Amino acid sequence: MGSPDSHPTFPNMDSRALYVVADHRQGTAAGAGSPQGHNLHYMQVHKSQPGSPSSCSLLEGQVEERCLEQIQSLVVGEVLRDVDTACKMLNISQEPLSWGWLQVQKWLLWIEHMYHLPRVSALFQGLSGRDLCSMSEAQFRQHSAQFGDMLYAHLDIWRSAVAMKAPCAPVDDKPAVESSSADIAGSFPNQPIHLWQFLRDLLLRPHNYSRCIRWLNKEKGIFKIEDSAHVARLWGMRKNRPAMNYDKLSRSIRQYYKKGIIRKPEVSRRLVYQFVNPV
DNA sequence: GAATAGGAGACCT
DNA sequence: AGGTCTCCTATTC
Repeated sequence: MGSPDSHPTFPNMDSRALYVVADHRQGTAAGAGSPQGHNLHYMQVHKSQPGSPSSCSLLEGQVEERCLEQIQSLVVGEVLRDVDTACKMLNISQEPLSWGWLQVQKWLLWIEHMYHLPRVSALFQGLSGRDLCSMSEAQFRQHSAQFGDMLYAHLDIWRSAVAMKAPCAPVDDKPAVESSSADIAGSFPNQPIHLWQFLRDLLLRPHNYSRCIRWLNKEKGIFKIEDSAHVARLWGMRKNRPAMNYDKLSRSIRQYYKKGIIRKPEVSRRLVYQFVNPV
């Protein structure tokens, strides 16, 4: 610790700029008015060049450098958490180079869902992860003039975060408080996941999913599905069932009534369910 | 009209 | 065999 060299860097990125993908998943009121309907934002944090005219004192430069490194660490942690979540939900590997065309399509569908994009996955059909990784930003734009640059940046950040994770010590040094099933699912990427686990994983990540499913009373395990179609689509993506809908998903939930895993709360309300054994 | 409830058969691991 | 998925009818909100 302490040595500036020990801080992570973005190997795949332009050394002068740290691109931060900041989505406004909470509080989208402002973004709702954007003509494209997406709310992905890029922010460039420029490091001042050594000896550049704008550089002030050495101390100021060091403080700025340290600030940037701290921001970078925070961003990497955040990106890694998002990568982890996406991989669990989609049942794909973290390494885009290993993706087949199906995994690429899943990833693109994911980005569509997360950022409310129109269908972009159809524009990248038949491409493997390796194809995607070898494409330039211009090539991304050839596939999608509107969102190519965003997708390129997204993949770049994803790969950079994953690349930095590999040689370093585990990022997640927190005790596993609320991630038992999520970690189990993530540790065995090809292991089938139960619907109740999937729902709980979504509920445990309110930052990402509170708009489609959220706790009404976490202690009692009562939750509400806010966007039934969205939750069903996510479940369908996870299980490779493109025809999944809320009708079928809810039927599967109802199978849990007999098994004592999920039930309707005492006061039954539409789209509200309760885990029999709360987290 | 959408959600709820549950039967029944198919499918997959 | 267990855990859905799919399709279905009937009922409730």
